[in-house]
Amino acid sequence: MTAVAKHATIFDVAREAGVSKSTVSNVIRGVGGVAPETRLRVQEAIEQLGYRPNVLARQLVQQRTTTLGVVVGDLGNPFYAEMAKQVERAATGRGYRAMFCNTQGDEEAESSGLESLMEYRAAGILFLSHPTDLGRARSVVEGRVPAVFLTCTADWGDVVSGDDEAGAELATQHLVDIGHRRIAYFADPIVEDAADRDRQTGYRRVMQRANLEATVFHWDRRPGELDRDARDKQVDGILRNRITAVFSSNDYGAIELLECADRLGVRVPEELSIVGFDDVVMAGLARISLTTIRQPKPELANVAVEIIAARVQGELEGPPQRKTLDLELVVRGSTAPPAG
Amino acid sequence: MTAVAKHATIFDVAREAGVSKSTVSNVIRGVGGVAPETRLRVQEAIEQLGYRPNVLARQLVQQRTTTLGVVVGDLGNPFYAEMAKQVERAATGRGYRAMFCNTQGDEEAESSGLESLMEYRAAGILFLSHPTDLGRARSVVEGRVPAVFLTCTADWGDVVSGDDEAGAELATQHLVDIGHRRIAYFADPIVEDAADRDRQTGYRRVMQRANLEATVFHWDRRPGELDRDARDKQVDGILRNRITAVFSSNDYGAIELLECADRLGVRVPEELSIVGFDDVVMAGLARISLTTIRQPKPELANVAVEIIAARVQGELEGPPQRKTLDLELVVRGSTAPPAG
DNA sequence: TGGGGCAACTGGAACGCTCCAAAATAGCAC
DNA sequence: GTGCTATTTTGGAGCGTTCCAGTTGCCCCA
Repeated sequence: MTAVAKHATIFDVAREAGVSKSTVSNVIRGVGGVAPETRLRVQEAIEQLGYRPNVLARQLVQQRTTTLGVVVGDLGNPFYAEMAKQVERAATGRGYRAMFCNTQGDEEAESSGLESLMEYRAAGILFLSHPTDLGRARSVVEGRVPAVFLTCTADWGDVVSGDDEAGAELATQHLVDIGHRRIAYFADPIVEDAADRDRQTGYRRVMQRANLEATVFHWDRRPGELDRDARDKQVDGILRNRITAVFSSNDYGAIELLECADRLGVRVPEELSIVGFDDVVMAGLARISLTTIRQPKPELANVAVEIIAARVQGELEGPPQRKTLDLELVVRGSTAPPAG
Repeated sequence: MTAVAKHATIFDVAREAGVSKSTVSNVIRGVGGVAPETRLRVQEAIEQLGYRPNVLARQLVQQRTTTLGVVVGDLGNPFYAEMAKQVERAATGRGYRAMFCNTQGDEEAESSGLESLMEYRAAGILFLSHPTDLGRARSVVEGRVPAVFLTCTADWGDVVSGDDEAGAELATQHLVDIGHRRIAYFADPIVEDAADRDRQTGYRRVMQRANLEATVFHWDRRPGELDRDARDKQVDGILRNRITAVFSSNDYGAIELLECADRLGVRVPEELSIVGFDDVVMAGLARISLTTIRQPKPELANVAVEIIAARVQGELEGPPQRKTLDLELVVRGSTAPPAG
């Protein structure tokens, strides 16, 4: 016993308006060659019946969809939530519909989600987070539909991201400029991917240029899996190292750091300066006030969707493109000159 | 010049395996009556060709989809982002695919998004935020596919939400219990909907029971449209009213309040206690430490999807259901006994 | 009066699948 | 062999569109 939704078909409209299905089709597609009064009659019939063309049937015959598959690691993470929203906006603006697939970092979920998107004949796939199993993702997608990596990287498919290296230089240089000498880099607490590497490279370059020693730390494990004490101990050890400033690979980690510092009684920014990366909404709260590198989220999403649309349309061909957008330093209250 | 994705069809598989399309269909649908070695041959052909059944074609002939339309006001808002994630999870777990539609509170976007979802023949519509134009939404959806209102209300369609009244009582009672007498209620800064009303009712009931005077405030306008000074002035005026505690209709507003207090030099919780509603991730940050009412997000999403699935399957019929889940008080650092 | 030309309209094939009724094959007892 | 049943396989209709190749009807001009 299935509840059948009653949707009028093009034939219902045709009957109601006393024309053939083809004429109705011409009206809804807005093609010419329909007499004005006929058009009107058809439109009235459509209105009357509450007719909505069946996208499935249309896309089946047209052999193309306007569905954009979006693979995202964690829709609940503020940065990805904001990006997802922007991607949805950009897609809708271009006549596409975004279909999200939240993987939660799970390989199985990622793979089955991706396959499902392919079954829906998504016109393209947009990776919003680094795929957990890049090879598997590749084998499912590559050669079938265009893929764009937004805010992450891969050796196949187009890549759109902020200029991670330059951004990291901005962040590190800021710390150097206000007088810090012992500056550490904290790697991404969640995944280690190309963005992380590039940010680290930028950090190292500035440190080298300033003739300072680079120090890179990794969280022991994923934050959720690590208890507070263990994390605090780790950070405590780091601080004993006489570090006065930390550049975190992203805001998520920076806020973790902030919380550790609070618990350890280390005052920010008096005793420890912290710079993040991404500029999530939280970073702007007065109580957090995190100095960070702003990602131009709407622009990133726009460019990514633009590229994928161009690929779908066949307007863009050839080898993977790499589009890099400029980043901006946002100075807030988590950085200050060192005490000494 | 359109880039055509090459997808194998059921006929390609049939030819490759030397059987008819029907047999292939039987294999992919897992129905019985296929000889083991035939099944194997077909599976190999599927593997070899990288065949994925076309969901559009299947759903067209089956006259039902597994697409769940989800209308959400702001995917970037942490509360909705978390809810969206949970809805996606719940839907996927039940074999549905969530299709999100971010309206940003715009009537036009909401209406066209809804119509688009109907064109995709969504099996049901889930409203994650109160529709901006409820009447229009109703005319597009009602009678065609089931609708569920999650975390919001309507006089048609099923409703799933936390027990807003009881939650508000919990929050207000907490303030009364720790000694507050002059407790104000701050209405939702964004939209005034049923949830807001119920929370206000719960607040009023506790105040009355405790023989205290109820005071309800509204933000002048949407936060984004109001400059800080105006907001601060408003809050300042309120505090001059000798209010010692505020219960905000949601965390968003509570955090706004917190920031105002910070700017005005009002210490929280010493001079002003604040309670929120929702328990967004931010509320748990040590620096925010907001006492709030926790919404059981995964459970809410599960129940909502369960109901909509039951409606779709025809297992649930009749008048709109109303499902209310229990809420829980989470005491953090933003509340304390009043100074006096 | 007979076409020619043009705009308006129409029927049919196709898209890739499901599902059913019917056909083919296999198995088995006589 | 034959007949009968059970298992396996198959062709065809149909889902709601698009799009193309016609067909129709009308006006105008020779």
